[in-house]
Amino acid sequence: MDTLELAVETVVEPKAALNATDEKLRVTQDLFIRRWGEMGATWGINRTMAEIHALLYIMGQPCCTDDVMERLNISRGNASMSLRGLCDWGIIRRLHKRGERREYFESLTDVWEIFSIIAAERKRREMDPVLETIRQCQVMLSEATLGKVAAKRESVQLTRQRLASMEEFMEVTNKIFQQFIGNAKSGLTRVVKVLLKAF
Amino acid sequence: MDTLELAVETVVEPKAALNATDEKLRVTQDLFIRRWGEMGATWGINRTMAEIHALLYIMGQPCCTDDVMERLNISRGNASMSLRGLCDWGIIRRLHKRGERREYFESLTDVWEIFSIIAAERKRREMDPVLETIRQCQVMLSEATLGKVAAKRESVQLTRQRLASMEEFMEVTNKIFQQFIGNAKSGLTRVVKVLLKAF
DNA sequence: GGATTGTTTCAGTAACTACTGAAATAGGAG
DNA sequence: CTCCTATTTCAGTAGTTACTGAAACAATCC
Repeated sequence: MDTLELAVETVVEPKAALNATDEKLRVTQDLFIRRWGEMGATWGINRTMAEIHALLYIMGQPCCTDDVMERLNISRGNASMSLRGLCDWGIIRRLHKRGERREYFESLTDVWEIFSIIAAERKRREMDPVLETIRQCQVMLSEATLGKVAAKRESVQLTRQRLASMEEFMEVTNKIFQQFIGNAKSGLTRVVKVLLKAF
Repeated sequence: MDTLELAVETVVEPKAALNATDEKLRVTQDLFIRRWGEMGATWGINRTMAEIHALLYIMGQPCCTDDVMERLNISRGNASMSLRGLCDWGIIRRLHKRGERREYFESLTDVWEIFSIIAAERKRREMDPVLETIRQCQVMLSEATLGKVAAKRESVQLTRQRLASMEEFMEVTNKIFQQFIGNAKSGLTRVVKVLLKAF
């Protein structure tokens, strides 16, 4: 089965020209997909998941499991698990076509929305626990816990100071993330405009 | 050899109280180190490297290879490679102590500087190539390449539009990164202040 | 020079992650 | 209900990455 069959059918042009164009379109998309996959891999999303997302995003058309399997040359199991994973993240959606038995998937279209979903999740999973831990560490080294004399020791002071710097940094970063997340779609361009105007 | 020996010697307090405090300090630092390592792992830096960096940062004191090995329970080889890796990143520095044979390592102290170094490197390694690819893809689907008729096809138009959205997003993100990187240390708080004031 | 101390490299291996393919499951159609 | 098709699960495995420990190397001292 040809993945591009559908696209081919909807077009009204001489056959020869069409196939050449399809070929070029496919090559271009594949290039994008591959690069996107590589990037994903270094950002903690695995290559295949990133590639599937890239595929759905760049096609702009709903695809079913078999489309994905064939286009990326992966097994059914892998496709199924990765698609579910992407749905869990919330950056692709399931889609039932009327009268069709099988399920289709499509990517969110708004890039800002996609990234703010990812950012929100990563903040929650990775930054929040660290901030939590830093605060806990500070309590563990507070005067209340150690007593006045011990809390004054140079090594303790040093560690507390480092913890404080890191906390400040993470709080600010968190706030930036929050802006990013909170303003997605609607007003995100505001963040950007403000930033770019200021410099 | 006790890693905290040095710290113990510089303090003027009753022995018993000291040891208890040392113990608590160590436990606290270990907690921070572990969490930091976990975070690093999900951000593409491996756990051990992140832990070593956390150790050097939180101690605030230069440590030698043996200190690191003992404190984190890792092999000499691993310590050596990871320390070199961190030096390559530029977020820790080698340090020769006068009259000492072995080398010591210390972390940069400015958190903003640390993160802007990391951000710069990741932008260069991971975002720039993607932007490059997107532009290349757009050329591959341009009128000049495909011809007027083919370039007008719906599927081609759709892909081009998706590429354009992604490019816009990445360009803006890149600029934000650039700000982050360019203003580190000196004027970074400016970025932050502007952002926070605007909302 | 040799002895001593510290550092790097690297082959081998352990630990982990991603993937496959087949079997189990789900659910609509007749 | 059975049949058929689509989907999920999962045990086994391939592929990858991280780590160790020992050997090679480098540098300093006597």
